[in-house]
Amino acid sequence: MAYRKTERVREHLAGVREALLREGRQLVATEGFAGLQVARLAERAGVATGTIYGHFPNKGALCAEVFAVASQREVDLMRQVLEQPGPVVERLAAATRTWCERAQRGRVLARALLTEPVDPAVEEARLVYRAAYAAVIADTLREGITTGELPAQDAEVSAACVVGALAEAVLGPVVGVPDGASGRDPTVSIVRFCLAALGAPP
Amino acid sequence: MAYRKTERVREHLAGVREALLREGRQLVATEGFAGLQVARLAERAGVATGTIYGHFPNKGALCAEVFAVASQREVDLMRQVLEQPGPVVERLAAATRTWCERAQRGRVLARALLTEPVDPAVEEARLVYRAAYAAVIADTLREGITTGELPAQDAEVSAACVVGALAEAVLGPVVGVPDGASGRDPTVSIVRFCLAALGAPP
DNA sequence: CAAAGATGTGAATGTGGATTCACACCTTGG
DNA sequence: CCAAGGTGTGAATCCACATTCACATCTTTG
Repeated sequence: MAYRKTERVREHLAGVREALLREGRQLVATEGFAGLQVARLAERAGVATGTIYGHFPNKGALCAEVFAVASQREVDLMRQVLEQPGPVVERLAAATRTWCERAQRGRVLARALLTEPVDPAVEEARLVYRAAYAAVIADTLREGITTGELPAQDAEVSAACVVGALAEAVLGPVVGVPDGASGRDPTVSIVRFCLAALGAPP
Repeated sequence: MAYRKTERVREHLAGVREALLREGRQLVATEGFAGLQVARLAERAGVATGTIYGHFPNKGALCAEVFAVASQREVDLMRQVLEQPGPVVERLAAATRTWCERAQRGRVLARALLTEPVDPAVEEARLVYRAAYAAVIADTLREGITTGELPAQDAEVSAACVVGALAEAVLGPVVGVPDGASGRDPTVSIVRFCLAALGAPP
């Protein structure tokens, strides 16, 4: 046994893997998953196509991991906002507002994470992360219901509805970006919609 | 000029076209768009693959048309429910309830129309039909706002949110089919969510 | 019926990527 | 330095389909 991976090698490997994920995310953020092609990613990361297959068993797994990294970041952010101290209703308002703003800023990424057609492996991961979003919101709803800040309701269903409403409102065909000219900022309407739906006093 | 399409021929052609769309919809309803392959559809409809290209310029167009037929049916149904006489709030409740029930019954079709990854041509059509859904709902909202049955709000945004909430709640990862065991029917919660969101009195 | 034109056929071809793999090049421990 | 194993390379291969096309067949009109 003349060879055994040493720390240095392990680090180098980890570095390449990280570069792949980083460049992958970058690619997805600018062009969506459609832009995440093996050959292209390899070039961007400065390796040969074959190398990628030393780090991921196939493209689906690669995509799923790129997706997971990006999504986890969003879920964490939302949880962070929701765990701030203060009244439940205000926290929910802040969370929905944050979501709208992030989605509007990083439109392509948001679309990629939420609605862009993707390979089945990613679709599976997408369900997981949508559920994670909903779970984080549901936790806060339950808290509000317990303290009486919100009326009794099925927290899971309400949370899912909120996720859906946000996704459709911000990314769907109906509502565009805030329209400076008309002064109408959909964010305000969206936040109001969600709070009313949850039974927050107006 | 020894030949000119006669009525009988035109009818036959139309029949084949119709069969293709019908079988296409059937395929999509049972397996989603993934199941809609040219060779398979040809077999089902009893024609050769080449024949399909006499009716549609390419697969994208075929899919888009299958999609349009199926979607139009749903939009029409929703409009029909919303145009019934009666209080706006009740009509909205009926419409959301109908949607939930239809989606639960025809799960695969609903998923195909709303969220399944699809070819770009269909994606485009999808946006159009989502907008159509929203437009139908928005009309009713405006009516309710005018008559004072609903509080003032941005009808377009609210409608989009409702569409999103319905889609996510019924098809998303969180809420399953009605769970006979626990007796919890998500439909009721979903309808309540939407009505509350729109500001309908509880 | 014959000629002209449509339409139908399905095996062969094309296509856009992912995936492989024979080989070259490193890294390590002796 | 050597042998044993890792790791990197990228052109060649594979694949699942859509798409084409040379030919056969059917329809219509004179």
